[in-house]
Amino acid sequence: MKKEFQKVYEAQEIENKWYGTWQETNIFKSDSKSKKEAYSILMPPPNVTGILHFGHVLNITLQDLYIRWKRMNGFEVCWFPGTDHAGIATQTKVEAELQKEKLSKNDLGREKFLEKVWDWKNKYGSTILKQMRHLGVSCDWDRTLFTMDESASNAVREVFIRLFDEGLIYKGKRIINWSPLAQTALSDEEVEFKEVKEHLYTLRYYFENSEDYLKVATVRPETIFGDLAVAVNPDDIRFKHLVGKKVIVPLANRAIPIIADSYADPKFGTGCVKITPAHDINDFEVGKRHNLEILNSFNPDATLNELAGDFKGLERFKARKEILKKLKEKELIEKIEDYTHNVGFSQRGGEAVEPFVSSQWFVDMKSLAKPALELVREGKIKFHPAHFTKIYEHWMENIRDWCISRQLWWGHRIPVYYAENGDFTAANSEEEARKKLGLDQNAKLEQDPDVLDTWFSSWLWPLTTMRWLYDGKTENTDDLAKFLPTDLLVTAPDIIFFWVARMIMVTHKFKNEIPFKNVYFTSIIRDGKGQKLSKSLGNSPDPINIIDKYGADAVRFTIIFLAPLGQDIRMDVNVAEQDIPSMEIGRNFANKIWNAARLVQMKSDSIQVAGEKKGESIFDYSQLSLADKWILSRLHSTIRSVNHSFENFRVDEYSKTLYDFIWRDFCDWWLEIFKIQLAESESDLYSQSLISFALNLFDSILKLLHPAMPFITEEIYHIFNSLPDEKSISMEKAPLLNAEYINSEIEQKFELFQMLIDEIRSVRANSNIAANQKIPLTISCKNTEQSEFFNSQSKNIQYLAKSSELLIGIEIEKPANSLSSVVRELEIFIQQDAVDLEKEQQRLKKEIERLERNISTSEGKLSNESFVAKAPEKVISYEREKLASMKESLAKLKQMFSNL
RNA sequence: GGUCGUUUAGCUCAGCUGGUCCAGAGCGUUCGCCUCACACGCGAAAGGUCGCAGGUUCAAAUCCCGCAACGACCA
Repeated sequence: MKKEFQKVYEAQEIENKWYGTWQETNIFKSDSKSKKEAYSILMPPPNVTGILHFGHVLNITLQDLYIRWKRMNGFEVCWFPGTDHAGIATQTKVEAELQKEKLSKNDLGREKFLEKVWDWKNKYGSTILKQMRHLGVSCDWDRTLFTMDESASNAVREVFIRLFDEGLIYKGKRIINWSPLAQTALSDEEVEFKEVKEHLYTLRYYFENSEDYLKVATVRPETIFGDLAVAVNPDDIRFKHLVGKKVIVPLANRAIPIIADSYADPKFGTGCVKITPAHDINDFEVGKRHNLEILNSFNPDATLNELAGDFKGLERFKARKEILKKLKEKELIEKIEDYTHNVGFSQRGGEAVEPFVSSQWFVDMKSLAKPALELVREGKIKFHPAHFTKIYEHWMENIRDWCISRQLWWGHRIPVYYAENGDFTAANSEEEARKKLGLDQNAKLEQDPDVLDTWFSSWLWPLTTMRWLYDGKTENTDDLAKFLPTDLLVTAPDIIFFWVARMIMVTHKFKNEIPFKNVYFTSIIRDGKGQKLSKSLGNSPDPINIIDKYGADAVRFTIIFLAPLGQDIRMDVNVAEQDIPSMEIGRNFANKIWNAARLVQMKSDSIQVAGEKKGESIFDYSQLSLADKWILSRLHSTIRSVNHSFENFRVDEYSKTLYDFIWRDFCDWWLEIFKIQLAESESDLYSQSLISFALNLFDSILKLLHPAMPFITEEIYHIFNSLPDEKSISMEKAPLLNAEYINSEIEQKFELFQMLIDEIRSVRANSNIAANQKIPLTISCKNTEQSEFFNSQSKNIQYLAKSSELLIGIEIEKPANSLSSVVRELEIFIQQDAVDLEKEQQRLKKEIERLERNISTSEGKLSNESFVAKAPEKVISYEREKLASMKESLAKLKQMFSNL
């Protein structure tokens, strides 16, 4: 059955059909044994609890763009998809489900609870991957990896053991970032600092047995029960003499020493700062320097503990209120000031993080960071935009150890076993642990209850996706040999430390290889007010609704059209209507292409030559019209530009180049002339060849555009070529650049032709000549060459300028009753029954003034001796020609003006 | 506080190694068109002292210095 073009392109139906077909035919699978050169991309694994947001849309589109482009350029491409297990998020989600049945995870116990989590994962875990299919992603789904899969888990465990054995993983009692909500430790990277308006309270710390007191400023009065000292600056003469004396902690009634430490800033607050080693990172450091103990006055859920006396059990912020009430009662508050400072919040839970002293596992990062830093510095791995290199360097140079233990159940359990005597080691099994610890077969062991940070499995992504250590020991696989290093990583800049840096470290450490050659940091998508689109702000429509409304092609195209490298994207969004109006850019463009294809198809259907095969042009280059040569020149310039844009990660440039070429050059000009050439054709053979030429052009257009708009290009490609479903444009070769077709002389000639048409149209519109009214037209040229050229274009001029009679010659007198104009020394006369004199005067005058202005600037330049002496010859001669041409045009215009 | 980025038409942004740029596009606005591919369209037009101030240069939106505003990251 022959496929047909509808008047308006309906994306949804076509997109659903094609994605289904692509999956059935499994055309995106990749072969690690292929002889073709490899091109690979690791998909940043979305959170298994995640749903698609616009960050993903951009990210996934960019990757698919490169994957499809490289596939069409003859590479064996492999795009590795997957998801991560998102320890905190997933556990929280399942706990919330349990809560509905009034159950807690402790009611179930560890094993039963984990079964529930797996159930949840199996049911909902692939939601986001399914959503991505709406976008048309061409990854190899057969390779989908989940960070908790057995193969990945084996690698995670083995890496832990190796790092442990090497001493790069250690256990330490430290002050860490604690999430009271999830009740687990967090890494430094999981804490986001935000400015918060609070108060600075100056409290009275009385000296022992005295009426005198020290004024101590704090923003967290609820931590006083953990106070162990008051610090003053050793150089602060106000307090020097007090060092060593003791003061009483308000409400706690404990005596603590005054110590001298440069951490106390004399200019801040009162110059005296209370030291609470268990509840503040800086205080912890001060405490270490002064051999203070650690006095923890909080419970893990951030309520106060028994040290707080009457305040025991109160939540920290509630406790602050109550404590302040009591302090006020007892007149222990000196003053309260407004105070703005930065507070750390849990990236996941959003609650304020509590500094907490506990035993945790850490990775010693310094030795891992050093070579990883070099790889980027030396340019072995390139960041786009390049300025991320500095951010990376800064972090790497100031790297801190990575807290990898989490007090959760969902995740990779830490493979450390403790013997009854307190010895411990990391091992693959209890048996192995006993061996390593020198214990006998029956010795009792206990495994560490904690799990690893999710990123501890994500950092192995370049390796686990390629099945490294899938069984815990296999070092080399076909995938690693073929696809590592990968070519491109596309990721949001906010995970540069979490993920990008760590992948570089671990891949170098264990494979002595880079994980990827290029890293593309994507834009952040913001709403009209400049706020980041986010679920919590409620300012983001569901991308699926937007895709349904505009089509995936339109969304893909629009988003890369609007996404400059290294800058954020701003879009007006309407959440209530679930709309992003700027998506019309892509939708309208798709419709334009659709209709252009429809035109070509209609023309093709109307001319059937027996025995002629469509798609085969019988044209010689020499037989082509000016317009045909011009569009070929433009096409190949476009191919060159597209290649260049891809190489330089300028996807916005790629989309703009194609948009302009297709819409402006191809549709506005060439297709219009194509219609004229067909209408004026005297032989079916010529018409047939011309249609073949058009189909060939279209073929290139479709292939160039396919990476951005896979669905519509596939559909049109199939209609034009009457292909069976199992064929795909994505398996075809991208158009090759043939620079011989790029001809600046042809382009300049055509531009002059365009200027003439534009000028006539402008005069017509200005003089209120009805759009459909055909007018007698005279074009007066300055020489035979020009006149011959325009005569060769006379049919095109007649059609495009809507002219009835057309006279082209040299130095022709102005016909009576005509409008006149000059463009590039060409005189144009449009005959009219009634000429509005005043309007005509105004129009000519405006043009004369414009030219006079430009002539005087040009003359100014040329009369400047230094300009003539120092500027390059090319610039000077261009300026001279321009001036001469403008002067001639001006003379003609003046003549016209006086002839009115 | 430090580092980096941004500032061009009402809005969103191009403008790459300084000159072919009297500064461009899309949206919006105004005018005219349902012209037999497309009104998700066609044709035309209005709209900008390129953030401010200095400098380099024959020549600056473009290079350099300073300032301001906004934003990001780090502390």
